Amino acid sequence: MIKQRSKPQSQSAPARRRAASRAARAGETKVVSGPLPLPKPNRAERAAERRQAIIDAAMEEFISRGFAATRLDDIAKRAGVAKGTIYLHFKDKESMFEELIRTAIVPLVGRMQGPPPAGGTVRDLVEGFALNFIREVVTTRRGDLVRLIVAEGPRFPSIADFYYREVVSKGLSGMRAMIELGIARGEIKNRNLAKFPQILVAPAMIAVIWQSLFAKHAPLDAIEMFRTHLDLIFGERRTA
Amino acid sequence: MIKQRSKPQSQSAPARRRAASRAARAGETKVVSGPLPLPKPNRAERAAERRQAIIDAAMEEFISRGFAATRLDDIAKRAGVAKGTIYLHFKDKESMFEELIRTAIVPLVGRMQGPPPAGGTVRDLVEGFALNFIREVVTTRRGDLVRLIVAEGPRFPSIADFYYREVVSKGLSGMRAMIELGIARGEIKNRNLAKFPQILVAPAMIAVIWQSLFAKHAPLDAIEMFRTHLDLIFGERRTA
Amino acid sequence: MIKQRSKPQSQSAPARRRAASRAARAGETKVVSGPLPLPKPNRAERAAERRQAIIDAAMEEFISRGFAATRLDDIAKRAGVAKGTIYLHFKDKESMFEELIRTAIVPLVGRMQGPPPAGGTVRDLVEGFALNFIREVVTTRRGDLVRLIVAEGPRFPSIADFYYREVVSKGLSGMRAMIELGIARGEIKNRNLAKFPQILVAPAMIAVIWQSLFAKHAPLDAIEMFRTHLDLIFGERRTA
Amino acid sequence: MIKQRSKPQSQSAPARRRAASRAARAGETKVVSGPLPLPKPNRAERAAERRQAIIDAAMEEFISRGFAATRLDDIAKRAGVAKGTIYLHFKDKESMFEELIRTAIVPLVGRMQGPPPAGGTVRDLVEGFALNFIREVVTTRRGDLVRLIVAEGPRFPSIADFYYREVVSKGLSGMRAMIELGIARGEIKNRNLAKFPQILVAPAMIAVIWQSLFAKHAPLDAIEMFRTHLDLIFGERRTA
DNA sequence: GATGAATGAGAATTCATTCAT
DNA sequence: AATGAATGAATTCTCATTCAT
Repeated sequence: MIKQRSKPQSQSAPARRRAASRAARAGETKVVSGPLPLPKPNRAERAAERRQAIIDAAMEEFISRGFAATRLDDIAKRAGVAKGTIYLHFKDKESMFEELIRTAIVPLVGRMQGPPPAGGTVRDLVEGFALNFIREVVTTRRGDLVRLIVAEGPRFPSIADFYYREVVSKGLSGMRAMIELGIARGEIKNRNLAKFPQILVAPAMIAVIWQSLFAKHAPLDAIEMFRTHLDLIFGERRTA
Repeated sequence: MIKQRSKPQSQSAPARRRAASRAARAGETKVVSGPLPLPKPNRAERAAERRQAIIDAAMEEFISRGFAATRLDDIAKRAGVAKGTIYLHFKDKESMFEELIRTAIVPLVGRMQGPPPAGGTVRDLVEGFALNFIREVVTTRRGDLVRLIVAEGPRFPSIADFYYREVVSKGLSGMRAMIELGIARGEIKNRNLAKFPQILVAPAMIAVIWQSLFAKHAPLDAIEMFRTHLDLIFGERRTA
Repeated sequence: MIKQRSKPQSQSAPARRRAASRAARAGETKVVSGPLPLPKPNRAERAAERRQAIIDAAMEEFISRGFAATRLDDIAKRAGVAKGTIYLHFKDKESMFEELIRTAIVPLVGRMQGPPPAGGTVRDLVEGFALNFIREVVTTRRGDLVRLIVAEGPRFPSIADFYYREVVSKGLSGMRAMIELGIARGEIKNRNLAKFPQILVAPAMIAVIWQSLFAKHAPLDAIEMFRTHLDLIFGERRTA
Repeated sequence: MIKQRSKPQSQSAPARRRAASRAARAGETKVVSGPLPLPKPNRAERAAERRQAIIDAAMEEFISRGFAATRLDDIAKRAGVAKGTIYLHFKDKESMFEELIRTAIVPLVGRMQGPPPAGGTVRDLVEGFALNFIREVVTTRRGDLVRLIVAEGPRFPSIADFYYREVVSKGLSGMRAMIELGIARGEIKNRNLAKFPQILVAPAMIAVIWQSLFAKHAPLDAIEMFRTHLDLIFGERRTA
């Protein structure tokens, strides 16, 4: 059996959330008695919070069950809203999924652009990116997002397209630029590498997949693996 | 009368198949009047064929839709059998999926073991494997199978486990052995590579994923990519 | 689009009910313009009504077809709700059945406890009970319930257990107490009867079964039969 | 969960039966080398055996699961024949059930007619019958048959009719005759009893039901109960 | 805007019945 | 005659979506 159900609770999730929220707002108003009472969240703000809660919950559920096996009921429960509320924010399950993934991908790109190329070597630059990626993606929920895209991509071409356009092609262009810089500076010997920037990121992708599927069988030191990979590209490190 | 069944109205797909099959066999008997009548398939053989048809159809559907979104109805239709027939061969959808994947994985391993290490260099050896893998897996349905495992693995731990045990760990051991041979023979400089045989296969995995998701946006020459990767590991090729 | 739902074509039974209900309530609001508008049923009330409709329909169906042959579809149709609605109230067919029977048994016990032992003879007391039972159970749907329990008991041990605990053992204890009272007062001669209170109720049970199975072949005057039975126990009546 | 499945066995039931039967017959032919070889069962005989096996198996299954919940597959398995074989003997499940019950009812009547009224008292006569009934019916599978009829009767009016005609009305006539004899001989005081012969058998029926449903909660000494009942009718026994 | 009860199309699974061997 | 694989209608249960409150 794959699917599991939780038992009904006497108080519904939205009811619990409402109670908490009511208390919270009431509390705030009472406690903050200074000259600048925190503006109590207006309707639009609360709608935005709610929307965010739905997005977070949905992401969690989609990641752990995949698109088809995720139930809107569970998303609603997790987000602390009623099922109907989801439909105030999204047309249907499918567009919610697409929009979600799309929304989530953007920060992924952001993470990857990181700090501007400081004055170090190209290797340092690439290593910086990679460490960032491993810290921010491979070992977090965002890594599962990547796996989710791999999993559902063929059934959601628009997502695969978007991912290609926004992440893959941009990312590869960036990699290519760095490779070319490395070649120009003489740090990278192999000129063909610029034709296959995928090679540069391959171990990072492998690490993402490994985390989801095999981490429990054998842990993988993604950082050390990546450094070894860089050694192949840039030549052996001076023994650190 | 307690329950009533209605008679079938038109001719169902299986019915059509049966008719065709009957005709075919009748035809054979008539046509083949020589001394060696083709042995007409007996019941067991046809059951086996049928089972195979179900397996093929199911694999096709699971690959293109994923586990949850695949309908047994569609599998049955594609296999040309009635829905109930599936249950003569598999306990339920879930065990069908697991058994299927498991069965399909085995030849995957077979493919990878290929010819014994002939008298060439280690690089030739690895390259031979890789070309084989790219030809047999990356560019075929088997590649989609790998992607399917990545997609469904987290929800089917038994499959992920099996895949780890039968493919990943064996494959990596093989890779490690080859790397160590390369190190011993002086073909590979970087001794750390033996700790991360994943690096060796990473581009091949990337190629598998690329095929499913991005081939239509930008074709990827997996073979040339892999050769470039090998250049990083073994040192630049003499310009072929 | 991954899965598509088609729009409903005609007007379903529940739809018809809703329309009627809407009209009815609209009507009320219009018609009742006096100072005391009938409180229009709120959501909770209507849910309760609906639940009751399901219970009634299910009881009817289970009684006339038995557990296994009853279709939830028919229950839904009879209750005027959609199939899914049943699952808002009951976990599955089996627990619906068990819960139903259990719920229905309780009033059965209630009926049987009837008026407190007024100042008459023990025979009057027993006769009072019996008349009550015959009027309230033997000649009503509740009798069929008893037969249903007899029919399905072996396959629903929990029901048989519950019935034994709540009805049979309590009922027999009550009977035994009355028999002992009768013995003490000298109304009943046979002291062994207290060991077999079943004998006291046996004709009533027979009457229940007779109604379901043979009433159409030969009507049975349950009351007169029971009086005759009491004559055996208490001695002949003065010719009434 | 109500239904249970058994695991498939490597050798099918019919296959096992066939092997056994083959061995048996082969054995017989070899061992018995005397002048009068046992006539090996001919086709008709074996068909009859087979039919009987089906009947026995079906009865067992119907009794323990009821009509609707019984699977022909299970009957076939239990009988050691193929499913299709059942259809060589019975039109369909429903007529099999009806025919079965009908067939099984006849010996029930037979049992009840027992030995001719020997020279004892009417009470002895009745007691003889009752003991016979309790021994032959209440405490055996035949008792479950009676419960099965009670359970399925309403859905199989033809069975209820048949049962009424062949068992109930005959049985009650017999009882009435005995009661009248008892009245004529002065053994029975209550003249009304002849109008309700059901009273005479009521405790026996109760015992049947008790066995199926409540025996595990509280055993019931059917014989002693019946004797107590007879005491009510015929007057107290001399302390045996 | 929110809610969540209600809906009903859809999907998995079962099983009486058929029929080629 | 006997078999048992194959069938597909029927049935239970699920869940995305709607809509009255």
